Amino acid sequence: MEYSEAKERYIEAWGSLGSSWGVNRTMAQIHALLMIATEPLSTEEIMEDLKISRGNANMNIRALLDWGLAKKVLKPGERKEYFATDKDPMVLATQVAKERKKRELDPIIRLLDEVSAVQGEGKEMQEFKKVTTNLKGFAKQADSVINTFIQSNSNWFFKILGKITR
Amino acid sequence: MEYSEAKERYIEAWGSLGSSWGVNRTMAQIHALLMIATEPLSTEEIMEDLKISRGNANMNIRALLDWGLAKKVLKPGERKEYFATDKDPMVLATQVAKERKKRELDPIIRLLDEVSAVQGEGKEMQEFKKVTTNLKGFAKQADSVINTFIQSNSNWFFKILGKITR
DNA sequence: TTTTATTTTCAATAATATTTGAAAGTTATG
DNA sequence: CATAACTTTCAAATATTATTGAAAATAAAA
Repeated sequence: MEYSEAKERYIEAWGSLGSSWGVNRTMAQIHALLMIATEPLSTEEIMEDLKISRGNANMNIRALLDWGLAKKVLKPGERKEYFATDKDPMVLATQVAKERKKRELDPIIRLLDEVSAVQGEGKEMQEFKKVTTNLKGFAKQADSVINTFIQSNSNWFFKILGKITR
Repeated sequence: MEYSEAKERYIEAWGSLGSSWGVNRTMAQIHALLMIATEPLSTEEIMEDLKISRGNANMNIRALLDWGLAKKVLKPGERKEYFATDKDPMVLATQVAKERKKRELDPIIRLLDEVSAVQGEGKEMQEFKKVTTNLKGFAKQADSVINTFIQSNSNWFFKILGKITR
């Protein structure tokens, strides 16, 4: 396979993977590009490589910064901003876990807390209470697992998992 | 909080959670409804409760069956089909893990296998090879963890995690 | 076989999400 | 301060995805 083809396929795949991970397509593609870049990239370079507009590039770079998946790099004597990402997959995983927990798990736990406290009689309501309480318990278990994963050195965490799953 | 309000909020939240988990909104809402139902529901009941069209209901019920998140229940002497879901959150998690692995992780591992095999010299290509190879290794680790989770009794798996994260 | 209940399909429509590009905003430099 | 380099914003245009509803398909019952 040609390098150019491999690169294209990799970027495209990363993009569609992103969409099923709560990250928009272009955002994931920019991330993919930063992963394989040998040095920090400017907005221009990203625009050119992915053939996207300036506005689009800017928006999605901001989103990556916001997710903690890219960082600004200033080259001495240059005014332009450059961007880079951490290349360690474990750092990526930790960061995504952290953000998604904040955006998804935390809110759903809060909601389940509220709705499972609903008062009243009736078969339907009893069932509702039971199910939402179960879900809440499960969500909290997941939360504590994720917290450990985020806080601790994730490699350590994975090593233990590795032993279990061997 | 009123039961009706709690129910609405729960269904709405489950729906938007679904969209960030690779499951479409309506599909997740139908699942939410089945979770709290005291007995299997018919297409009509689902349509009415969620105020959606027959076509929409049908399509998304099929998708739930396809994901293994709902099953058909036939009532003796009745022609109509009813649907139910497993109410154990752990079963839900296992099933989602299984399907998402199949739809996302497996394909990306195959792709990384291909593209990381690209041949040639040059700094850029070396970096590309290095990064994609790392990602592949990470993806395979994740794969084996998920496999254990799917195959084993997930409660057992979670209990061990619980001990680690205590 | 014909009727009737039920499910499925799918083209048209509606709703959402993304992208563009040019104008406005910002900030370093002479 | 004025200019130039660069970044951000956002309304309009496009693209993508979800939904409707009526017609077609299926299959049990008469």
